[in-house]
Amino acid sequence: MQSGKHTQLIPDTETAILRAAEKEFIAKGFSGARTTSIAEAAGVTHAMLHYYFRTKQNLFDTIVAAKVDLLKQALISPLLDRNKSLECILRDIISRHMDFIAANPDLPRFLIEEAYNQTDRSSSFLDQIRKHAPVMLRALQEKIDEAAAIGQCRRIEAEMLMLDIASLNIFPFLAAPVVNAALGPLTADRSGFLEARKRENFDTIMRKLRP
Amino acid sequence: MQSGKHTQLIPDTETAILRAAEKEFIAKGFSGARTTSIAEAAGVTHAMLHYYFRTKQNLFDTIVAAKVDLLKQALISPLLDRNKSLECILRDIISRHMDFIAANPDLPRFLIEEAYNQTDRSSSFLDQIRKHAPVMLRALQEKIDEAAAIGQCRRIEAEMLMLDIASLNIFPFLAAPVVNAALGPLTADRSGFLEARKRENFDTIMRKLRP
DNA sequence: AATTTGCTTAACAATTTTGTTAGTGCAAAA
DNA sequence: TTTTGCACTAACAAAATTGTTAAGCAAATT
Repeated sequence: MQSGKHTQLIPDTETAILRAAEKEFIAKGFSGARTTSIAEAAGVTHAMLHYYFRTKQNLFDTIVAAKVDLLKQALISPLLDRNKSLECILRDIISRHMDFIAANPDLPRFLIEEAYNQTDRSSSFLDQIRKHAPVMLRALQEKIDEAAAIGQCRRIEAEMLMLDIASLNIFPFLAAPVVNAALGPLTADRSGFLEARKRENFDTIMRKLRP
Repeated sequence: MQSGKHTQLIPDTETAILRAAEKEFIAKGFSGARTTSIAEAAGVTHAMLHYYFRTKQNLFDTIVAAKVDLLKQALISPLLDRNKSLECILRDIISRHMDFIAANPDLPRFLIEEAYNQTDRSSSFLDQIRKHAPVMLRALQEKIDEAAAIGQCRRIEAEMLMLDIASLNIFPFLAAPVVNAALGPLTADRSGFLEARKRENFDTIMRKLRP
C-alpha cells in the first residue's frame, strides 16, 4: 500500500515530508514553522503535505508522537535491573540519559515547549509522563530505602533525587546557547564536556546521598 | 512630551501596549503572538501599535531589552560582598536567584527561546551574558580558591559550580508542566516546594564542595 | 481492455496578519 | 487667532499562509 505509485523519485514522499517537518518544527516551533517551507525542504508540492497529513496540526502531532515514543524507549529500561546496587543504577541512569540527550539535543526543548502549549487539549507527552513517572519513582524509592536500611546512604525522597538528576542532565542542553555564551571555551569540546559533566553529575548525586 | 495629548482614557497607551505585548509574547513566543491580539488586549486600535512601535519585531525587542535589564539587576549584586564567607555567598545566591525566578517564572523560558532564535543577528541577551559571566565566574573562583586554601572546601571549577546552581534552580521552572506531571502533588504547594528546593539545592551544593 | 485506486500537480480560494495612509480632533505654541 | 504637533481612527493594501479542488497519470485490479 505504501508504494502503489508509478516510480517514485524520493524513496517515500511521506517520509520526506516527515523528515523536513521534524527539522522545521524543532527549529521554529509550531507557530514559527511554515507548511510551505516544509514542503519545499522535502522537495514536494505543498499540496502533498495536505494530502498526506490534512492539516499542519496533524503533521505536528505525528512528529510529537514519534518523539514521545523515542523518549519512552530511552527511559523505561535501566531502572528495572533489580539486582544492581543503587550506585550502579544511578551511574547507569545518568550516563544513558545524557547520551540520549546528547544524541537528541533539541528534544527536551521541543517537548517542553509542546507541554507548555497544552493547556486546553490533552498532551500525549504529559499523559505518558503521568503514566510512567510514578512507577519509576516508586522503584527508585524502593532502591533508596534498601540502601538506607543497610546504612549505605541517606533516606531521601526519590522525587527530589529525580528532579536533581533531570535538572543537572537536561539544563545544559535546554539552555545551550546561554551556557555557551557564559562558559565560552569550556563547552567547545562537545564530547569532552559531555563526559566531564557525566562524572560531575554522578559525583554530585553520590555526595548528596552520603549519610 | 509623553503626555501632550487631549485627555487620555488610558493612563498611558504606550504602556498599555507594552503590558499586553509582554503577556502575549511570553505566552506564545514571537511567531505565535499576534499584533491584533496585543492591541485588543491593550484596548487600542491595532494601528496604534504600529504608530508607537512601527513593527512587531521592534515591539518584541523592546520587551526583550526590558527583561534583560530586569535579569541583570537581579544577578549582579550578591557576589560582590567581599567579606562574606563562601557558604554565605552561595546561600544568598541560591535563595535570591530562586526568589527572582519564582517572581518571574516565565522569564527563563522566554529568554532561552529568544537566545535560540538569534543565530543571525546579535542578541542583547547573549551579549549581556558574554559581558557579565566572566566577571562573576572569576569572582566566584577567587572565593572558592580562598576557602580551599584554608581547607574549608575542595578546589573545584567555578564554571561547573555555576552550571550546577543554574541547573538546579532554573530547570524546575523551565520544565514546570513536565515536572508537575511527573511529581504531581509534591509541587502543589508552590511556596512550600520553593522553600524545600532552596534548602535542597543549597545542601546539594555544599555537599559537592566538601573536601 | 476497462476500471479503479492512489499519487501528483497546478491553480485557486479564504483567511489571517502585518503594515500603511489619509484624515480628524484636540491642545499647546506662535 | 492661527498654526503646529501629537494621538488617534477607520479604511485600505499587500503579503503570507493554510487549505481546497479539479484534473492528469501511472499502476494495479477486474
